[in-house]
Amino acid sequence: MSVENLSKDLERVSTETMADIVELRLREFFKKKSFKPGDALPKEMELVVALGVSRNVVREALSRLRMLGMIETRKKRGMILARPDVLGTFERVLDPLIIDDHILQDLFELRLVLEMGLADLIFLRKTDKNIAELEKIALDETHDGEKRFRVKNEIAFHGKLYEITGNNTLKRFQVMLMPVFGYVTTLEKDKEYQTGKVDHLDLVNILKNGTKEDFKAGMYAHLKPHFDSLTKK
Amino acid sequence: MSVENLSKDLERVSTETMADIVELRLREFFKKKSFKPGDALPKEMELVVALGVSRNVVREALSRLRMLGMIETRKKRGMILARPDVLGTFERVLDPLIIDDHILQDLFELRLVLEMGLADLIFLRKTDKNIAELEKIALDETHDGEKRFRVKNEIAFHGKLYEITGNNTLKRFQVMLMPVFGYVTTLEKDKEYQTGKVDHLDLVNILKNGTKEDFKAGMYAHLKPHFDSLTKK
DNA sequence: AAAGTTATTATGTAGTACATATTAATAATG
DNA sequence: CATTATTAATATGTACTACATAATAACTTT
Repeated sequence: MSVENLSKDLERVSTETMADIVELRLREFFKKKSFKPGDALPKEMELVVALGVSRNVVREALSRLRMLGMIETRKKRGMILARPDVLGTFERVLDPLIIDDHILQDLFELRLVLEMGLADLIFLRKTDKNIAELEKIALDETHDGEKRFRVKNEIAFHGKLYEITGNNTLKRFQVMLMPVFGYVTTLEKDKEYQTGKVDHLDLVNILKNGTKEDFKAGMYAHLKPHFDSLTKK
Repeated sequence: MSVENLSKDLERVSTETMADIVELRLREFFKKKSFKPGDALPKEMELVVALGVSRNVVREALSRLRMLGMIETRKKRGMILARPDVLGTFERVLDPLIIDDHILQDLFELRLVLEMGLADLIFLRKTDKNIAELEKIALDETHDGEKRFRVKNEIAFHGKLYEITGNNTLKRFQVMLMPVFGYVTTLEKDKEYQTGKVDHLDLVNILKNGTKEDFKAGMYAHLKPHFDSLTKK
């Protein structure tokens, strides 16, 4: 019998620790009881008794949930369910150095997808004020050849585009993906840096006078060097 | 002196626990020492001594990092740095019931942005086989009026679109955002459900014969009811 | 030299003890 | 009587000890 077949019949021995289990149980418990943010949760010792584990284990699980922002604890007052910061947890693990290369590539593509998809929101929420600020950024750009300046320009300009969408979560997402983007582009530093046919000022002018479709085409042209680096897989 | 001014001058007393601090310190330590996945980390007791805190505190911090997949621990062998599952941590907190309404709205828009931005990747990586599978899904759709069938169709079809991009992270992202999407759409259930002018089969045909621009226009038309629900803010 | 046994080691779990902050209850004071 | 001080009670935060357990290393035995 081959190993593959064996592992289908023999379930893997659980390596879960008590803390893992308790963490899961607490999650299920909160959901089952349909606790809402602000609701008071049971005391530590009540959980200890109910779950039949040591306070140590319960505290490890609670510590995890606290890290995620799912619960808040105050001395004496006990614990309450809180609203987790969905992106905050993401930031914690988004270190290019410890993420798998395939995932990094995926995230790189994700960024491109986002930028291409922004157009509709941008056109919905752009204002003369917004565009003026964007134009200022484009005009202020240093045309020094040094890479770090180019990167700085890119961040400022594209960051502003995200801002115009009025979607703060999207904006934070972009900030988080920046290091990934920077990392991946440095990986291909041997290649000659090619800017797209359309630069930032061109995009501003399209925003002013052009149509949404013009903008989408312009953005693609601007990002074309990056799209060209993608493979069919 | 107003409270606002006061809080600018008087720094808020830190409510951080030792576990919070140790967690941060460990993060910095790993980065500073530029540990790579697979590298062995110091023993618990060594950390206890170095940090000058109880083993309890160290274990709470380690438990958090273990939850994120940043470290793995084996008895006797000690701990090693691991590759965290970037999306896994996201999933943990993405419960529509405990997320703030504004964030939900942001995520809803994020989903629209993603769908609109997929076109370039789809056209890069679509194959006859892919399109045939997509067409099958579109053809199999039950045209029952019931909402749950419509939702099922939507998930299957759009999920397949993500799949065609060949970007697994993107695909997982979509799966994670599904509940959010479902939740937000049910919020507007009082409205008459309007399907876009372009349906799934239309999109398939565009994929077969049309241009990328046709597809983008088609996708927008398909999602138009959702876009119409957006406000200028 | 190979196989079996024992010792060692690092993590996992349990339990006790006490510090500390915050609320609740009580007493003191005008 | 109302308000302030004081005290008590309580739940979390931290420290420490003890032992279980699994994986490895060291050591015997044949």
